[in-house]
Amino acid sequence: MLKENRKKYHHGDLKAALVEAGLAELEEKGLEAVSLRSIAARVGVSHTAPKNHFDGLRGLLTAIATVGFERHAAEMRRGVEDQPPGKARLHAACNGYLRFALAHPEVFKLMFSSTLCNADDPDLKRASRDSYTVLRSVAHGLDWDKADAPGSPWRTEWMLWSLVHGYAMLLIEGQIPRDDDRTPLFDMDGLLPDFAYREAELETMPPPFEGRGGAKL
Amino acid sequence: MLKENRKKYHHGDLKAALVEAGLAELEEKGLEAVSLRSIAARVGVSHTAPKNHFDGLRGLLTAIATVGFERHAAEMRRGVEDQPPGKARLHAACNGYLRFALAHPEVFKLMFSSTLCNADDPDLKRASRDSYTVLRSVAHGLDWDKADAPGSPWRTEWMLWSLVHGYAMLLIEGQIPRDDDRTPLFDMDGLLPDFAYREAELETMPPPFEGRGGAKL
DNA sequence: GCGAAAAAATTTACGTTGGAAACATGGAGA
DNA sequence: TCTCCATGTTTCCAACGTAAATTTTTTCGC
Repeated sequence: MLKENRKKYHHGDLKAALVEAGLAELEEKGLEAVSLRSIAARVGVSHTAPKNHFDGLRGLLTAIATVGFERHAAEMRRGVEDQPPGKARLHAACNGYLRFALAHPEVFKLMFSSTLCNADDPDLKRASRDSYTVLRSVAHGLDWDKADAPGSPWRTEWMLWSLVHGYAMLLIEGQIPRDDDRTPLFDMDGLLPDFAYREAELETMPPPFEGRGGAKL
Repeated sequence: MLKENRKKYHHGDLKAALVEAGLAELEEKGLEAVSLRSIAARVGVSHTAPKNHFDGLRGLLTAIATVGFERHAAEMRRGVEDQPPGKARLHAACNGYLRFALAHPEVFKLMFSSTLCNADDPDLKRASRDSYTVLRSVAHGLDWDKADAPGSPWRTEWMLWSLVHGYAMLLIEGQIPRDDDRTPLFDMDGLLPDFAYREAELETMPPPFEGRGGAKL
């Protein structure tokens, strides 16, 4: 009787419920319109209840972004395992990246907003790093030109990431049209260059992760 | 005596003053912290004075973003004219894109936020289109692979734009580290692939502009 | 079981925000 | 000069995030 049916004073798992409600509010009303009060109201608690579980609105948004990154990573991994290493995996991962961004644009924008989220949050860092790991793995061994040239060792990863992320952002913000019947380019297949891989590295693992190419996490 | 020295009831050019104050506030306090009231206060007028010149905060932000795009375009053009057509111009334009984004991150984020700005505003559309034109011109004739493959005729432009824009965004949001002494990659020279151009198209102009590859403006 | 302590949620209050409405001011043209 | 109207101001309002004090429930030692 503690569990169900009756309106309880203690919610039971308000923390998770708030994150879930936040994700829903975000998708319905958009990133700029979402408020602590509306999220709390959706769960049916007072607007100060979240204070017990999160460090203000910023903390709640951070938790929402964390879940976002987890689903983002899952969407990328979906299909990657089925493909053989190389271009097929690259496309699968990139299409997953784009698919998530277009399906959940408001969550996606939140995830990459360092002003709205607390970028120092350990959970957020872990989740975002895990998401980046997927991209990293499909970029490993990629033989883009200048790959052996002097410069950052993470150059290839950053090129691929920038390309996919930029395309997602420009599509989301309406800078590149989505609704134009002449150019229905809803996946990366048409955009990605015809990458080749260095065969020797294709089956190996990327070097140990140091946080998106050098940042001390 | 109408001009200077005395505190006038009518400001004279409040519209431009508000935009300028908005740009300053934006850079000082950041995109999320800026408010209509603080901008008005900086100019020394009441918080409802902007109403006579802009359609609410959204309208003011749109005007600010418009100026942002103008300066963004100017920063890209700076140096492009001096360079011969081809890779040199490409790098000059991309470096200008990145330079502006890193120098004015808050303005840059505003410019590409379709929720904060009124994307239908004619001035904003003109300014952003003009900015894109610079990128378009240096992408014209670019011989990325698959350039002749079926697909969108704007594919090359979008690839380049996505690459530069994504890199700028990831740097701004701190996803790619800027302060790492091992990887001081503050311009595009290290990131851009070693593009080749189709010589025949190098000296020609891009085809007539239709709005970022198909969007009906 | 019982009572104290802790956890979880509420109520109330405060300062700030963007917007609407009514009012005041002063410049420009009749 | 007189009037009109663009331009700012004052006042008010609802919604927001946060803080403090309070109430309710659960937990835990005995």
